This record gives sequence, structure tokens and C-alpha cells, in this order.
Amino acid sequence: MSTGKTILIVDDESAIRQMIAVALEMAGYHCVEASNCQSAHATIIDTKPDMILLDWMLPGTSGLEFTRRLKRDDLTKEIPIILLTAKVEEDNKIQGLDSGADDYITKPFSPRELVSRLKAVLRRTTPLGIEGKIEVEGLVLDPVCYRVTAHEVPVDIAPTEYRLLQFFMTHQERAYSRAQLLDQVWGGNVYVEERTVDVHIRRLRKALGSSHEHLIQTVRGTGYRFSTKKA
Amino acid sequence: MSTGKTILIVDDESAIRQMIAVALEMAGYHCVEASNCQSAHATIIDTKPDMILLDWMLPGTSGLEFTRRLKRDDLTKEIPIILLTAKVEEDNKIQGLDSGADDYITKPFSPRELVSRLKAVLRRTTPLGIEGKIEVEGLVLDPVCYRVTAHEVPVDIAPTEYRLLQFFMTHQERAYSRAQLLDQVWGGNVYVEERTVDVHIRRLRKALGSSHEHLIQTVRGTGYRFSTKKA
DNA sequence: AAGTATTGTCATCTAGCTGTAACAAACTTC
DNA sequence: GAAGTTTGTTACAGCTAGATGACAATACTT
Repeated sequence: MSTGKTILIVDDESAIRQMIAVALEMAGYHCVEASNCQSAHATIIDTKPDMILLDWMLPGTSGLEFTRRLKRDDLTKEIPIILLTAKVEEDNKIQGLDSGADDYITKPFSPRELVSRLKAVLRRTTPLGIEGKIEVEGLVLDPVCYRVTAHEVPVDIAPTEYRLLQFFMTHQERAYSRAQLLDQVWGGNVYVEERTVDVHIRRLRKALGSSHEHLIQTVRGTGYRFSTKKA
Repeated sequence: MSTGKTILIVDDESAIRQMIAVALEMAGYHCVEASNCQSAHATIIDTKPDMILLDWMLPGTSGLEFTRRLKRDDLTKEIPIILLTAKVEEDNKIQGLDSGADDYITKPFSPRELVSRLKAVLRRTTPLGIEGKIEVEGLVLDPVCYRVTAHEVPVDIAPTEYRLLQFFMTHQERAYSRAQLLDQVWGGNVYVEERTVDVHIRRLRKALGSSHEHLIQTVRGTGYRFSTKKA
């Protein structure tokens, strides 16, 4: 089984890293390791892990300090962090959560507990559909049941078109270039032709049908826009 | 007599756990025990108890803290919690209920009182399908006699498919990923291939037959959904 | 203890989604 | 209005995700 998620383990004792890595890999996670904050930071930039397990006591920069730094940087602030701490004092727990960590686990811990905590945090931080419904002129996008309806009638829509529409509906009245759409909807590091966007715009319009296709507007020389005002 | 309900007792004194367990088992409940929050959390993920009896004073994480954490996580927030506290101060009671606990009992308490409080909380908190029948388009799931009928005709269904259907019928109109279904239906810490979900979806659809299989919908790229609206 | 039902996994098959290219149409510019 | 851009539209080949059937291992019955 594979979850497709990458977990970064930061601990100076390689034995502990190993132990954790084995447990996580059994649960289907992919692991990368680092023994100090510098290499951890490099790894984070490189591999963009979905979660960081961070030892509280590290040589050099402390885990607390490192957490703060990660939560300050836009590029890394979204990555959930679980602190691993040997200390039991309340102070540390509170400090740890204050610094922006998403959870903490007190050593010693069992592999199963680690995995279940980790799952819980991932569930909390990577919700399937975050917000509630969005509605525009009878067109409803419901991220919770992952569905689009036009005047109550379900719209048959493919995943990419769904994501495109979701992006548009959450960013209305604003023109986006093809490159921007590719970044936002397809994700940064994929190489796709810019003209591919046109095709998906076409498919989206077709799916919306005559009742709503006017919402997807062409901005000549620039890109596309979602707008309720007529072009 | 058996109620089929599982109660988790969390207390660091094994004598108290025993005492409570005996009382509850006499009343037909099944008990599991834990002496600290870590093992409690693991047990919760594993066995999905119907109720948690939680000692306020625990070594390590406090009951208050633990309650908050459980109520923050989607997977566990539905489980009712009764706090057991030796303290009589109003402050704690209020804090305890604030944190999300459903009731509290002050030590010392009599077994009778415990059981009746517990029943009361269960009655309050389980109208969500666990008790009564659920009916959708002639498809009836009756949790009491553990049976599914389609237009009065009994449906031959295996345990896993039953649980899957029960989960779907109590969580309609919402898309779930395979991982979420595994967590919710199979229970945590069970290492099963995600594809296995597909197979059970298949079996469930087959069992429901052409009259109702349309209720189980595939959400491509995401997972599955139970919905009365047509795809 | 034999027989039956259930469950998880795998290999294979299928349907549907995606990206690209190629051409048509619309718009700009000179 | 002709040439040059930009966008719309369609077709299609490759690919991915889901469906399906078979099977071995396990759990349950009788």
C-alpha cells in the first residue's frame, strides 16, 4: 500500500530515525531523513514533504526555533509539524504548540501511536474539500461531496475541469494567464503546453452548458476570467 | 445480555478500572481499558469505542487536554466522553464541559449512578443512525437486527459490506477517499491496500443489485460517495 | 474436521480522462 | 482586406484510474 505521502524525519539519533522510518513505511508512507536543521531545511525545499516529524532537542538550532522559522516562511508554513519530545513538562508542550507545531508526541512512544497521530494530523490539515459550497447564479460547487450542480441538476465534469472551476469560483472577477492557471490548477512542477488550458476551458464551458458558460470569459491577449458581469 | 456497545475506560489506577469494568459488563457493555492517554489514543483508533470514560487526573497529558484533542479530530469527535473527576470545584466541571466532554461524574460514585449516566449520554448522542432504521429509496438498513432489505426483500450481505453501507447511509452526499473509508470502516492501524476498497465497493454494489447500486457512486480521482442524486 | 463463507490481493480488462496537434475561426494591425 | 496573431474546436493516441473475476488465506459453521 502506498499513501503517496512523504514524511521528513528530523532527529540526531539515527537509530530513532530508523525506527520511525520502518513504522511509517509499513503504513505506506515514504520517508526522508535529516539529522540536523540545516540538512532538514535543504530537504524540505527539495522534496516538499507532506509532514515533518521534528525532534525537540537538536544540536544547534532547537526544534522550537526551527518550527518558528518554518512557520514564518510562506513556502513552508503549510507543512504540518509533529514535535517529538522527551520532556514531559507542560511548559514545553504549550511552547511547542504555540510555536506553530500541529501536535507533539512524548517519547517514548509506540509506532502505532505515532502512525495514528500522524494520520490524524494529516486528516486535519489536508481536508478533502475545505470550505463549504460556492454558489453563483444557480451554479453550485460543493467541495464536500465533490460535485457541481446547475440549478439542482448534477453536472458531469472531469477532475481537471472540476479543479479549474473550483479555482475560478474562488477567484472571481480576475483575469489569469494560461501560465498562472497551469501553476494554480495543474500544480507548479508539471510541464504542459499552455494551449492545453484552452482545451480545458472549452471542456469546462461545454460541461457548464449554455446556462452558465458565459461565466468563463476570454480575455484576449491575456488569458481567462470568471465573472458574473457580462463581457 | 449484550448491548454490543464498547466502552473505553481510561484511568491510571487499575483497581478503579476493574471496578468500573465489572459494573459495565454486568450491564451488558463490552469494556476495554487504558491506563494513560497514549495507549488510550491507540485503542480508540483501533476499536472505535462507543463511549469513553476518562479520568480527569492522568499522568502526563491531562484529561482536559486529551478531551480537546479527541474533539478536534474528525475521526474521534463523535465519540461521547464522560469525565471522572475527584475534584468537586465548579471550575473543573465547567472547564471539562467546555473542552467538549458530554458529562462528568464526581468520584466517588456508585456503579448504578455510573451506568444510568452512561445510558443517558448514549441515548442523547446516538440518534445518528446507530439506533433506528435508515431508509433510502426503499433500501432499508436496520442496525438492530443487523439486516438490509431492498423493497422488503432481504439483501444477502457480508459483514464488511454491511459496515460500509452503514457508514455510507449515515454519511450521505459526501465524497470519501479510500484512505478515509479504510479509517472509518475498517478501523485505524489496519494495514490494507487502498485498492481493497474498490473490491468491497464492487461487492456492495453487486449485493444491492440494479435497483440500488446507483446510490454508490464513483468520484473519479477522489473516491466514492453515497448519493440519491444521479451522477 | 470438513465444508462454507468471507476477506484481501493480484492480474487483467475497460472506460474515461488528458495532452497535443492540426485546422478553423475570430480578431488586430497595417 | 491581407497578413499575422490569438483563440476555438475537434480528433486522437496514450495513459490512468476504476471495474472485474479469480484465487489463496483466513475465519466461521456444522
